[in-house]
Amino acid sequence: MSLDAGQAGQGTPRKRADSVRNEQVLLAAAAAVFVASGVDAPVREIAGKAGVGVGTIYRHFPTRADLIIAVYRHQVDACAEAGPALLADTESPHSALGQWIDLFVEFLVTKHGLAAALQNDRDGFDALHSYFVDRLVPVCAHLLEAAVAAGEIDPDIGAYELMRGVGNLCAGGGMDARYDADRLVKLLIRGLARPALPKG
Amino acid sequence: MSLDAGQAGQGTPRKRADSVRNEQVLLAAAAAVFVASGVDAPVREIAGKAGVGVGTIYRHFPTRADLIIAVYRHQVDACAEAGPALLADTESPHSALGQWIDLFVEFLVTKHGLAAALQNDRDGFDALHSYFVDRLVPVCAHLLEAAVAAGEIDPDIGAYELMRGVGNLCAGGGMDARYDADRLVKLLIRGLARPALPKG
DNA sequence: AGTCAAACGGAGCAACGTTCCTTTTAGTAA
DNA sequence: TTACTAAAAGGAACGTTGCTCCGTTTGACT
Repeated sequence: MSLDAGQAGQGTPRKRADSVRNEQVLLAAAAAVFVASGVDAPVREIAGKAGVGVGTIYRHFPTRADLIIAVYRHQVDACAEAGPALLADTESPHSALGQWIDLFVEFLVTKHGLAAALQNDRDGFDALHSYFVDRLVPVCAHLLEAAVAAGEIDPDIGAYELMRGVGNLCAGGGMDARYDADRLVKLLIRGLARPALPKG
Repeated sequence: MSLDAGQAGQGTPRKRADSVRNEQVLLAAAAAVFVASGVDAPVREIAGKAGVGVGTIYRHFPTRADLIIAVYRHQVDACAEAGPALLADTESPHSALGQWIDLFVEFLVTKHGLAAALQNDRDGFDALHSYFVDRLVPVCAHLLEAAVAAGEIDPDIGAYELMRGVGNLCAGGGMDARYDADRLVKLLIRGLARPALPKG
């Protein structure tokens, strides 16, 4: 529980310059490799691209999940924050939910293998899984509750389950022209709607 | 294009006894290991369980996909054949489709990692993918067409896409009590239904 | 029995994740 | 400027995997 983050202390310097530099370099290299070869690219490839040894990667990011989280943290946060905004700006909560899910899908489908890694509870990926769950499920739950309160959907599904289902639909597929995750997700969201509900 | 399968020929014996025996042993061992450790259990584990060398596995089943297909062929065929039967026995084609998808889901969720392997186009798994697609997509297409013809659903989705979506929903999840693939699939099927279409 | 090709076994290779220990180096003090 | 030290780095090395390759075994037919 020390405050040793940053160089605030006046005693011994808590963080070396090369360390922070390497961390930045690693994040950039990982981001580049992830788009080129997917999130399960070999560790050595990332290390090579960053010009560091593999040990350096593991020191900064003990598990692959930590690295992935660090790379995508900003985008995940942006997605999470868009939820309440959407709910405030949109007439129908069900529509807001749909738009928010669209955002999530758009994020996922552009990251090779991210959705696949996400559904992988095993390995050391549970940290990744937990991060996404902790960050996004509450937002989804909020939208879901609003839609239920508005009587637009049945409360027969949980936020976790919905997010997970959407994630799964986005997994795989890759560059298969016959498979459009977005269309299936929209169908799923439609299936959520209360049957025969033109307006009330 | 020789007829050398079986021992029908009267010339040289086309198939050795130990070969056919080993093939049976391997299938049994693989089936056992698949339920215990999932479909991506190490090759050596299967070989060990069967009491043969790894070379023997690769001679009988050049790719892992071949082995998986051989193990589950019967069940996949049964599922495929159930399609027309269901359509004949059920009033509503949409209902028949739902029941058939249920069968498929039930099959998938009991096989650890099968659905995950299925959505993996890369690796050598395209043979597995192709087998399932070739065997089941036509059946699904048949049911889908019937439902469209009956005016129960919109023709805005292809059989391949639907099967793939269902498969993806069944992937992952594992033994997570919070995630029920079946419920999500049912929602998806419901989303397929024509929205508020009393008659035209 | 003798023959021989089919079938077998498993050592061996390459690629991967991960750890561990030696070497380098940034930051501080003399 | 030089000397010191702990943090950081680098990469060899280990265990595990999929898969191949070749010397050995063995079933089947003469």
